[in-house]
Amino acid sequence: MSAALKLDRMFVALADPTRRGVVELLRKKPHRAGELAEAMAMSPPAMSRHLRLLRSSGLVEEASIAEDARVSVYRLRHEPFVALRSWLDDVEEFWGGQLDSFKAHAEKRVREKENEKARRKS
Amino acid sequence: MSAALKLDRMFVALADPTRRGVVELLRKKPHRAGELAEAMAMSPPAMSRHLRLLRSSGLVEEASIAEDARVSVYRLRHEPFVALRSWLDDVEEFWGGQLDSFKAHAEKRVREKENEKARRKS
DNA sequence: ACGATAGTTCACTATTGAGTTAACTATATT
DNA sequence: AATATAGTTAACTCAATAGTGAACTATCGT
Repeated sequence: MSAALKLDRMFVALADPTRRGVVELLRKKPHRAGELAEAMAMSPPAMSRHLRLLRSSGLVEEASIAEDARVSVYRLRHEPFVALRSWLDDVEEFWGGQLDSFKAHAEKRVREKENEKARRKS
Repeated sequence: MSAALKLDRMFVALADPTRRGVVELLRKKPHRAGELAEAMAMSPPAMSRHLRLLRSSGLVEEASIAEDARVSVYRLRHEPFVALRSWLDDVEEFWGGQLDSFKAHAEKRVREKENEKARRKS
């Protein structure tokens, strides 16, 4: 079960509040290492270690920027989140009664998002 | 944001392989503390501490068994998993293009489960 | 009442993990 | 060429966590 191993590293990565914060920042847009260090009120070395862990857990990836070879941006990878969702699906089968409760949930979310979008347009 | 706090404790709880194993056992059916200790090849005190953490993180709850007041069973609570799913939904909005990718995913899962059920019946 | 059983709390050890500053590498700028 | 900038690695400290065995509490069976 290499999936279990990956999930393990993922949960470890997400267990730290700093790294969770980084994920929430990257959720909005890619950021540079220095920006993340500053945003998290933390020395560059400390952030560097967090980023290494996030990279090795597969949650984020580094992408170089053409202009300046010294800097690169970090951004989220989506594959691990898909894996996490699958695991969640499995766990939630525990509540067998509501087999498709997650389907209902998804539909509700989609409706919410569509309403939001409509609201923004007006 | 007390939600963030709860999520934090949840991720910490799930970051440990032993506790993840416990969750996967409880996913099938409620278990007693002793059973869990044995299943995870671990001394009762160690398991007791894990269970305390799982309880305080809200992932599991203890339910007493009428017959014998010494024993109780642990079982999953579903509310924290709902919270985790919500967080996942938020993060995955990052891939804005596939706004309802999770809806598609959910529908696929439901189809899979229905196929499984049908297969078992035959 | 006595011993066995289920589980937790206590005291302790060892490892892991996060943070710091200082030193280093590599690229940019002037 | 000299200096500044972006980021990582190195060496270290401190706190938190997981594990152990021993002692304790509460309940059950005889």
